[in-house]
Order: sequence, then C-alpha cells, then structure tokens
Amino acid sequence: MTDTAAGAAETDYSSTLFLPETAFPMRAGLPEREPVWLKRWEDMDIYKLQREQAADRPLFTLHDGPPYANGNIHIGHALNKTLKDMISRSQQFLGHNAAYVPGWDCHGLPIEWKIEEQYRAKGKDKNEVPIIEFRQECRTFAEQWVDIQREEFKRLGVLGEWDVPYLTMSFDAEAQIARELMKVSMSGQLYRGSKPVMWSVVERTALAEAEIEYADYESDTIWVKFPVLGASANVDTKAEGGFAASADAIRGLDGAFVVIWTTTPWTIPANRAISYSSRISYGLYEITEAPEGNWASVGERYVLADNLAAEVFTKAKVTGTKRLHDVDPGTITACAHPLRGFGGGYTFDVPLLDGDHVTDDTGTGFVHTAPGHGLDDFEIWMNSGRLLAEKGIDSAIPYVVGDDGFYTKDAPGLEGARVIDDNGKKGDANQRVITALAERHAMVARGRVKHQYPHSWRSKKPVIFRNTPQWFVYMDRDISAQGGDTLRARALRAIDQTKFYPAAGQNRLRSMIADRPDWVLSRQRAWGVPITVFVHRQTGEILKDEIVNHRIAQSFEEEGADAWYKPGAAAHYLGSQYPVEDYEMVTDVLDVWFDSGTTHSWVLRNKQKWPHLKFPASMYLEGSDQHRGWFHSSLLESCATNGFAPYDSVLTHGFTMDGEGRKMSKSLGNTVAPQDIIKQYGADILRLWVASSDYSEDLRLGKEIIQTTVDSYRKLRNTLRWLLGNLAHYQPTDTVAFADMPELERLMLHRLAQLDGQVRTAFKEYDFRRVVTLLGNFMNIELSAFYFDIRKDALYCDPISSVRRKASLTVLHHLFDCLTAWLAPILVFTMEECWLERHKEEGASVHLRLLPEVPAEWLDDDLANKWQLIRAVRRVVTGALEIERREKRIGSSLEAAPQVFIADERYLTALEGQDLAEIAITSDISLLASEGPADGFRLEDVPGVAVVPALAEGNRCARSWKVLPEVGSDPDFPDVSLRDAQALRERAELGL
RNA sequence: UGGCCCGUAGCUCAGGUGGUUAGAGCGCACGCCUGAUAAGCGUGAGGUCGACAGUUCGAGUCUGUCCGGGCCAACCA
Repeated sequence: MTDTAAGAAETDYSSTLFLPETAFPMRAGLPEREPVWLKRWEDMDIYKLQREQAADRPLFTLHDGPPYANGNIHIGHALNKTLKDMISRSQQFLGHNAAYVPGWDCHGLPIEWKIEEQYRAKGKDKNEVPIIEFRQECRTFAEQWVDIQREEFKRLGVLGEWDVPYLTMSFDAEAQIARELMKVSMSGQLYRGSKPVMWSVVERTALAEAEIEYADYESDTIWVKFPVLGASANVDTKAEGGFAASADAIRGLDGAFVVIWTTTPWTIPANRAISYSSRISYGLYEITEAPEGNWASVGERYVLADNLAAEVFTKAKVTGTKRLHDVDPGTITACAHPLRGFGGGYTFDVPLLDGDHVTDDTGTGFVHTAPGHGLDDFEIWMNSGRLLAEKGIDSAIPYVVGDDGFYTKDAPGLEGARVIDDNGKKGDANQRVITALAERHAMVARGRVKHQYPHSWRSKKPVIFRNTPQWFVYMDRDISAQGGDTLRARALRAIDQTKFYPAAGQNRLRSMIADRPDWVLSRQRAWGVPITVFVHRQTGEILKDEIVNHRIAQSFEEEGADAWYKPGAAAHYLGSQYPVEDYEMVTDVLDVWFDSGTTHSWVLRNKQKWPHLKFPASMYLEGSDQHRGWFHSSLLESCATNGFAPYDSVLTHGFTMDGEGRKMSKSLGNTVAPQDIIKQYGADILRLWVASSDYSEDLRLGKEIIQTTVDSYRKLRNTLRWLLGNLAHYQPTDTVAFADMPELERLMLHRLAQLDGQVRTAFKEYDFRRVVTLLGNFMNIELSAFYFDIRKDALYCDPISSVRRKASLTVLHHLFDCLTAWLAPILVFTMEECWLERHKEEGASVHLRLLPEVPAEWLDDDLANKWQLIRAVRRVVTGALEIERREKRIGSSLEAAPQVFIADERYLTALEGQDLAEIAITSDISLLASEGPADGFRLEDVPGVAVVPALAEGNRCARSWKVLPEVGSDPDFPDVSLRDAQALRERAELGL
C-alpha cells in the first residue's frame, strides 16, 4: 500500500483531464427521437438530395413488390420493407443511384369483401349497387389503406419516393395493365377455355374458397355400373406377379361392369372417365344369389376394389357372390357411358385413368370422373391429354350445367332438369338421372348420406362445382415469329439467366414453371382491371385490332378502367367498323397477379415519372411465398410480352415465426406487432433484429430475442458514445500522419482497412448479418476491451502536445467515420444522431455519404501478426492478475507491476520496443528473457511465457492513478507522475 | 398427401472439398473498477451439433428413415 492510498485525501484532478464529453445520451429514447429525424429528413427532402447527388452514378433498382392495400402492416411487412431499405441504402453507400419507389396492389377480392361487408351491415345487397359505384367504393377503401400503410412504412425508417408511389389502380396503371393484356392477346397467347369453379346458383356467382363454409347436407348416393367395352393385355401392367393380365382374365371382362359410387347423381351426364388406382387391388365378382327383380341380378359380373366389394354387395342387396380373378383396371380399354344413347347422346367412350386421388376407403375403388364438376376430376382429365388423344377421345369439357342450375344441351335427354333452384333447394336433376339410369338397367344401388357439403357464406345455400368459361394463357404454344419457342421455354431460359439469393430459389421457381398448367387470367369479379377483349359471337374469335385497343387504353388513361363499364362503351370501342351486336364484350376481370405482374412495364419503364429506375430491375425481393406469386407472374408476363425476365436477380426471405419457431397467429396469441416494438424500443431495434437474423430462412421473434437485440444495441451505442466523448477534444489540426503513429494506432487502422473490404463484400452480397457480427465483435473485443481500455490513459492524461494522444484521436476520428457509414444502412436513426453530433452544419446527413475510402497503405499483415503475439502475452498477464485479484492482493490492475518471463524468441522479438505495461494496463512490467520460475503463471496456449505477480512500487499518481516510484520527484507537482506534471504545466502555460 | 426449405450453447450466429478436446458475440454467474457509471474490465459455467440407422479408419459435415417446424399446392395477397 502506498502512503497516499492509505489515508490522506487525494487531490481531484479530474478537471485537468480530457474526459469524454458528449451530449449523445447513453439511453437512446428511440421511440421519442426517431420521429424527429424523420421530420428532419422530410424537411430537407433527403430522398431527392440523394437522387441529385447520385445522378451520374450507375443505377441500382430494387423494384418494390406491392403489398396489398388493406389492414395495418404486420411484422412480415416490416421485415420485407426493412430489408429492402437496407439493400437500397447500402447500394447507395457503395456508389450506386439506388432509387426506391414503393407501390401498392389495390384490386382484388379481399377489398371487395370489405365493401360487401359494409353493405351487409347496412342491409344493402351488392348486386343492387351499380358496378361503377361499387368499384368507386373499393377505390376509396384502398386509397385509405395506402395512406395508413405509407405512414407505417415511413416510420420504419424506410427511405423512398413516398410522394409518388405506384398504385395498380391509378388510371395510367389500369391503362397499361390492359395494354399488356392486349399484347398477350394480339400475339395469340390468349385463349378461352374452361375450368370448374365453385358456383352459387342462388347468387349466380363464382365463389372463392374463403367464401365457402361447410355444413351438414343430405345427398342422394348412387352406385352405377359402366359396361366394359373391351380389354387388352397391351396396357402397362407394371406389377410383376400382381395383376396377371392373362388371356382368361381379359376374356372374363367381356360383358362385365365397372361400378362407381357418387354423392352427386346430377354429375353423371358430365361423366367422361373413371379413375382407379394402380395401388389398389381389384377383383372380378360374379353375382350368384340375389332377390328377384333386384337391380344387381344373378349372373352379372362387377369389377370392384377387393376391400369394398362386400360393402357394395350389401348395399345392392346381393346375397351370394363368387370372386373370379384379379383385375388390372389398366387393361380395360374403355367403358360405355351408362346413359349411352339416351336422348341420342353419351356415345363417347369412357376411359379409365390411373389417379393417386383414388382410395379404397369408401365407394367402390372407382371414381366417377366429371372433369367439369370437380377439381381432382379436372386435373386428372387435363393431365391425361396424351392418353385421351391416343384413344381418340375428345378432351373438351362440356358445359352440362348453366349458371342458373339448369341442364344445358350438353346433357341430352335431360334438358330442363335443374340441379339447384333459385332458393337453393335441390331440383329434379338427381331424380331424373336416377330414373334414366334405372330404365337403362345401369343402377346397382341407391341411398342417402349426411355429410359436410360446401355452402355459400353469404346465402348459406349449397353450391356446386360447375364448368365455367375462363381466359387462359398458353404455356406450350409456339409463340415466336420464327417458331420453336413457347412461354414455358422462355421462362425457363430466363430463370437460368437470373441470379437467386439464396440459390435454392432458382430450383423452386424452375420446377413450378416446369410443372404449371396454363395461366388462368380471368376472375368473375367486380374490382379489377377488365379483360379488355371482344369475342365474335359466331366464330368465337378474339377481335384483334390495334385501333380498338388504342381506344380502350386511351379511355382508361382518362377515366380509369371504369370506362369499360360505362353505357355505350362497347360501341365506342368497336367504332363503326364492327357491329356491336356481333361481339361479346368480356366482363371478367384480370387476376390481380396479372396486375402486379405487369409493374415492370409501367413502373420501371416510366422514365417520365421515375427517371432513376431501370429495366430490367436489378432485384426483386420478397418473401419465399412469392415464388408462386409475384416472381412467378412477373416472369411469365414479361416473358410473354418481352421474352425475358424483368429482373437480374431475385432475393427471397423467410417468414417471421415466434420465439419457438412456430407460425405467428392471432389464435395462438404469439404475434408481435411492429407498431408495438417501435413504440417500446424504436425502429432501429427492429432493424437491428432484421440485420442480425438470417433472412434466407424463417426468422424468429419473441421477447427474449428482442431483449438480446436491445442489449447488443446498447453496447454498440455506448461504444460510439465513448468515441464521441473523446472526439470532443479532437481538432483537425491534431491529425497525425500515418507514418508518425505508434504501432497500436497503425494496428487499428490496419483493422479498419481489413473491415472495409469485408463490409463492402458483405453489402455487395446483401449479407447484413455479417456486417453486424463483424462490427459487433470488432467494437466489443478490439475497441472497447482492448484499444479503448489501453488508450484511456493517454487520451485522458497525456499532455495536450502528446503525439500519442493526437495519434489516438486521429484514429478515433477514422473509426467514427467508418463505423457511422458502415452501420448507417442498418441503424438509420442512431447513425444520423451520431453523425450530427459532430457535424452540426446545415443540411448534413450521414445518409448523404458514401462508404469512406480507406487507404490501402493501412493494411499491414505483418504488424497484425506481430500484435497477435503481443496480445497473447497480454492474456497471460491478465490471467495472472486475475488470481491476485481473487486473493485480494490487488484491485485495479494499476496496483500491479508483474515480472514477465519469456523463453520463446518469437514473443521476445514481438515485444521489442513495446511498452508492455501500457498494453497490459499495469503501472510497470519487468520483462526477462528466461524460462521463469516453475510456479509462474502460464497459459496452455501461450508456451514459453510465465508471469510472476508483484505490487507496483512507489506512490499513486493522484492524476493518472498509476503507482510509480517517480511520484513525488517533481517539487512543483509532488503528488503526480512526471508525465502528468508535464501535462499540468502545459495547461498552466495555456492558461487553462 | 405432393414440391421446396430448415433444425449447432439461454439468444443471434460461425463452422470451404468429412480429420485433433465444436467456436464467437450477447446473456448468465462470480470478481474488479468507480474519470464511458442504469457504463467499463476480467474470469467462469453452458452443447450426446433434432433422433435413429448406414457409408467410412474417422461425420456437425455424406446417404437413408423418422421426429419437429416453415413456405407453396385459393376467383387470398
């Protein structure tokens, strides 16, 4: 113990030190302060300043995928927009002109629902409202949410052209969307086909799945027999030793029946196939015993799934059967329709199709397949195109039921029968079908079943699947002038030419494009851009006339797509050349995916409105669900109209899960609202969370994760705060040249130069997590715990003239310059706050900077290697001191002056000319070139270094707190060290 | 059910082409400092790398199966 420490009070020299001074608060208060920065940026119009400043730089266009304009933003939106913002900003910092134009998707069903809901609340019916009025309400609704979301996005710190966003419902957009559709049509890629959709007869409308609710319903069930027309062994029988297609077996099928079961007898006229499964075992059964006059009579032979035969015969009141042999349904060439010849129709062959959707749980193991009345049915039918062609079967799907529920002429002999009436009650269709079947001896059995059946959410009445005309885009039709090109081929080629982050996205999109059916563009809806097409009533041909198209687009430019619905519109568009009565005006609207799929054509290419955007875009960035969505539709649309992708690269991010990795849902109560995080912690915390997560996978967010983010933010902030506090004492005239700096300073600059390269690479690869990790580690380990800790003595205590002090300040200045720029794309608010703390001039902003140029001469690997060794020795010293502390022999490391024994030549060389005491923050150190005593403190991984602790001798300097023998030797300043005495003298000379 | 993706310490993440006792930061515990102070420094404890099989002299890394989770498969975006 020294004399001064023992008793007498020390003089307080703190006012003579260069202690950190800053107004930058330790506690950020982000929720309150962030809006102030936002206001400042808005007032200075920083987005515009950025554009002007970067006008001559290469463009980087991150094209915003439009969110849907309904409801407040959720955490997924926040993640998406924050990522986009960090990419735009980092690209701007890298030297691009990275404009960001946000957009919104405004048409579509969900908004229609909301308006309809409002109607229902007022007791109004949607169908009574004129469509233009209805559309106007949708438009107003969307506008309102665009405004709300815009404010929420801005609050995240997202910088963009918020005053001129793009909207899919703006008049110019609607005009261009229609133009794009007409381009597709003019090039022969559009055609009218059909598809079964959920249809409400009561409301005369198609329904979305979300508009359907399932309720108990009693259906008629029937077992029907289809006569086998022929069997052949030439059919593939895969299973060896399973279905033996022996001659006997095939002969046995002569005159046999395939039996199906259905709960919708009215779909029998629409039957075109029978599905079976090659995974099910089937047998041929002969009826040996049955009541007199039974539908299923003695001598008849049925093909049935073995698992279901007994049940079927029970239903059919059959009392005795004999199983003849196995049957492979694949050997049956075709059956006849059970109504063959009825009303002069049903003469086509009914093929058997192998389908995975067939099970042997219920029914007969054979599924009655009516492609116009079921999704499975439609799919297997469409996928069997080749097989049907081989068999010479027409693959056209009949329109058996009209929109009013009546059979059409496609149900010969049954016209006028009705499936469902205007009140939602069952019509006579089922009974008429059953009667006809029975008359023709095609019935096996009948019954009733109670089950869950789809009903309209609105009318609560049952709905049906009904074949409906739809507009499609060909995937596989040859569309190029010179031939040999299809939309699918173009799209696949475009995918190969696109860079994907992560790479797996490429395969995902590729396999979707490779497998997808033709693109259905039409929706029977009100709120959308109409399919602006006229069809000749007689020929069914689409009218292709550029003048008509121009009239349409022109009217949309002027009054929006509502023009299509205005009285007299058709006549106006068709002009005098085409008689209105000869043409059908299509009233379907476009799938909203087509809307957003065209944004490249009217956003990226609109140089008048957005001169800083380029086409194709540098990048499209969305959640991974958009492989099926926007990435997909944009690709197809651009390939159809341009022949190539609208983007150079595609980046996908995962979804936000709760802390346990589970999906967030209101019912589970595990949702995290971005608004709440901002209110409690600030947007920078949310942004730091995004930056430190691996966005290529699903992200997790919960209480603990937020806390971790808050903690690491605090650490970053405090490190910067200390920098600022010390830089308060820095004058540009203090700057020390690189060559004149101590090694420790040059080491820090070397690290800056290294980091510069790493940070730039990480930004180029959109790897923010790497930036955060890199800088977080650097600031913690190398700055806070090492460099700052060591240099506190010099920065606080050294004389004003000290080169060491000035060199350190110079380094702090560079550190500040680099760190604020590197972190600015991520912590947009905090870095601005930091930067302005030192740059009070009007119009200053960290966001108007570029990444600082770091001199290559700073790189010095040899120096870094050498300091690796020095730091290893330091660790041994620190370790030794820790034991002294535990034994209560010392508290502060300045109380120690250990002996360091070094036997290893490498360490000795490294330490030549170094002040190890300064580096280890002790008052003194004696360095000895020897093995050292056996009980010296050693570390396993630092061989040849031993430390023997000792107390520092002398008195404690009242100013620097070092314990040195020299303290007391200066008569003018007897209580401080010689360095501190010098410092005090200089101050006195300067009158401080 | 099918296509694609994921599963390393309490948290966020590192762990080229398989090779010694699996790393970092934060958090936590303990100690120090009291001139970054609702801060700073040090030391330490935490992992059967989702499970099980297999290939291999050797697997967190390769293969298969399973378990758990996610996205897609809507006239939802």
